[in-house]
Amino acid sequence: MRTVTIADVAKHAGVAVSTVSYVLSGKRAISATTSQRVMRSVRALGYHPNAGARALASKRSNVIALVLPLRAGMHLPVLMQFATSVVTTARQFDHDVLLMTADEGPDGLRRVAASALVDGLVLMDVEIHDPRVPLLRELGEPSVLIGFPADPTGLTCVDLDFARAGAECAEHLATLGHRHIALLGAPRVVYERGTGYAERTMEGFLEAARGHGATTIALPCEEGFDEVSATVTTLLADHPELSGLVVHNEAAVDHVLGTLRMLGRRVPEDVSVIAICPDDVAERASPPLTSVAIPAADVGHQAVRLLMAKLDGSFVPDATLLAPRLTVRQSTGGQITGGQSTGER
Amino acid sequence: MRTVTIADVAKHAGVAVSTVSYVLSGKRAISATTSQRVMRSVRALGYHPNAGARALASKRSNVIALVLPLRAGMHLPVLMQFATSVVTTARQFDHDVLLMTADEGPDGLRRVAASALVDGLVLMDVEIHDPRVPLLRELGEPSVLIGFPADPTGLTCVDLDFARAGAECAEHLATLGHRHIALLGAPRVVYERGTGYAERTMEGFLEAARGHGATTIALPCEEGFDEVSATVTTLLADHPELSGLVVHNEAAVDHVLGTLRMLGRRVPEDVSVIAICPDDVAERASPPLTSVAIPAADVGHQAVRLLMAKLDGSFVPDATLLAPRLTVRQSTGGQITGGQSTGER
DNA sequence: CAGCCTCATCGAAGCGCTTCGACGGACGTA
DNA sequence: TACGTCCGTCGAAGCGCTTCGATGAGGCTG
Repeated sequence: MRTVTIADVAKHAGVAVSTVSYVLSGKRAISATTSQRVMRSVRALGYHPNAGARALASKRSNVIALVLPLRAGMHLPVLMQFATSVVTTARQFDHDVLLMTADEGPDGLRRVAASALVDGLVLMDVEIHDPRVPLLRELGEPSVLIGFPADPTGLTCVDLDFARAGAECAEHLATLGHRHIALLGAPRVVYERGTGYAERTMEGFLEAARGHGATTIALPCEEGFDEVSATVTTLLADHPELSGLVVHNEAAVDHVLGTLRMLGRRVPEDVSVIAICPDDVAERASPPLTSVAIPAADVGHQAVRLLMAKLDGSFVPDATLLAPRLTVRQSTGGQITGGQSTGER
Repeated sequence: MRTVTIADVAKHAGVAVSTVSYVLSGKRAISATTSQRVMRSVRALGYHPNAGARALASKRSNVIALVLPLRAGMHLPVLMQFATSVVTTARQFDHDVLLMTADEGPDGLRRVAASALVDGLVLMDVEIHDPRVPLLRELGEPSVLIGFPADPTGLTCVDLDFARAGAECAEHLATLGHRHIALLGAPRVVYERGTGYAERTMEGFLEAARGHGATTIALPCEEGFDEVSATVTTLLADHPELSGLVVHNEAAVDHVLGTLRMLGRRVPEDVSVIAICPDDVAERASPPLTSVAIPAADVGHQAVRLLMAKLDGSFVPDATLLAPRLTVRQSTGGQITGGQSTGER
């Protein structure tokens, strides 16, 4: 069963090769009758254009690269959600996705760009001082970053507005009357690396809390049960007045709840808890958590949309910040304003 | 900055285009001096072969497809580990990886195969009655499956030996003197779908336990805290003699431990717990869990290795089962043989 | 020293597709 | 009726690479 070429289709339909090409691409007007005849032949023969030949002739591979980081402290499920949404969206634009890990380093990007394997790049989890950023500028390959480097000028970046997310958490708690609130963040390494989103969340949280006159504490938080447990226990012992907790660390969410359960602190009666995590994590927790969603699918979708626009030569904004969405579930409740915290015993 | 072609390299080195090609591919003997001259030019000009042209001329794209399932009950982190190990290994063989989701369906596979976009396929999480399997047979595209369908003849399959994994868990507990042991498995949907590994684990567990004269229970297990908690609580209430628990459900592991803590059952003094999960999950738990590792990286690596062998025309075995590795940590301990369970109160 | 190999290199023919310029016929206009 | 337009289609020239057969220069052999 030799593979079917465009020449086979042309012969079968009784037209020129170029006509078939134009029918398929729509780049020139072809009469309805011819068009139909060609399409019938395409189906009859089960024709699929050869990707290599197409890429060679058109200088477009219809493939985009997705570059994943793979660093410590990354939350794998979220990465995976990003990835699948990128693939799905790319397919809607008739593109495929080449998966790359950042551990090939700059040469990897260079190789892929120079060999014309891909038409553009989506880079995930970009850090404040990301070594890939200068290279990207140098290559001039169309690209979209998920996350924000220190200097995003001339690049196209998308991300959840983490500062706003942190702020909304603080505001939600403040509105419920909580005066003493804390943020449990990502593992320490994430901050040390300068991973923008963790810091921006914290800043947004602190600023908003301050604006509402609440006292605040913000701590990094490791991911093992014992570590989380120790952190939470100490935190509550040192600050008995605490009545609101924001957890921006998906792996730690369940452990925080477990620890509170262990300590006999009821949620939300004694402590209100709000998480910044994917919805499914929040829904599956006990009690279901009030949360700000990490819209992995949206971000992935937007990233691809923007990249496609760039490939079309359209103008796209430098920065796209997705507005956070807070969903109230059963882990946050009111607090007697100005009164003493019921969290004290 | 026009892109550098093989002709540029040839001119720069003062040789024919074909000579450059042969130097790069090693398919014909080229003298050392010429070879060096060419390589110098390649580096000087920063030459990278055009992927499309190469694919067109050689009928090999040097790209393999990785097809992910994306079904309910899948454990995303493990998928991600597979994926990255596939990418890393593929790169070692000078191949790239195209990421596909199964939701494009059979047509997706057909398209990719027919368009010569990829040289071969790695399919993850194959089920007993997987619709992709017959298609694969039809396409005749080189492929490797991760997981085992009902009839694996003529295919190449890799997976952890889950039956053995289940058996080792039972044996470990039996050896420690536990006479009454239970398995908490995957969510119900996973069994209903006929996802081989879940059933094979259970069968291996049951058979080995029986062989050691232990009484057994095996239950599916959902992933939310409340559901896990209810399941475990009921299980222990109904079977107070239970002293050993095998958990084959990564998302539930922490919840099981949390529930035991809540019930006042100490691990391992009152109940021994053994998990089938990635090592990092086991290590981070409290206490660190005795576990059989899910060797995601190994499986991914083997899958690619096998695929590359097939692409080279080498013979490869139909089935490759990876031997499970049990690591004893702090969650399993001895039981007074024949005596009454300390799990009873 | 003719004849034959071998080794290193070259030239040219595709691989299957896109795209550009050309061309013929139908139609409208003068 | 003659001419200019426009529409739909065709043919051919690449795109950058691999690969096959050919070629020429040495080195052996008898």
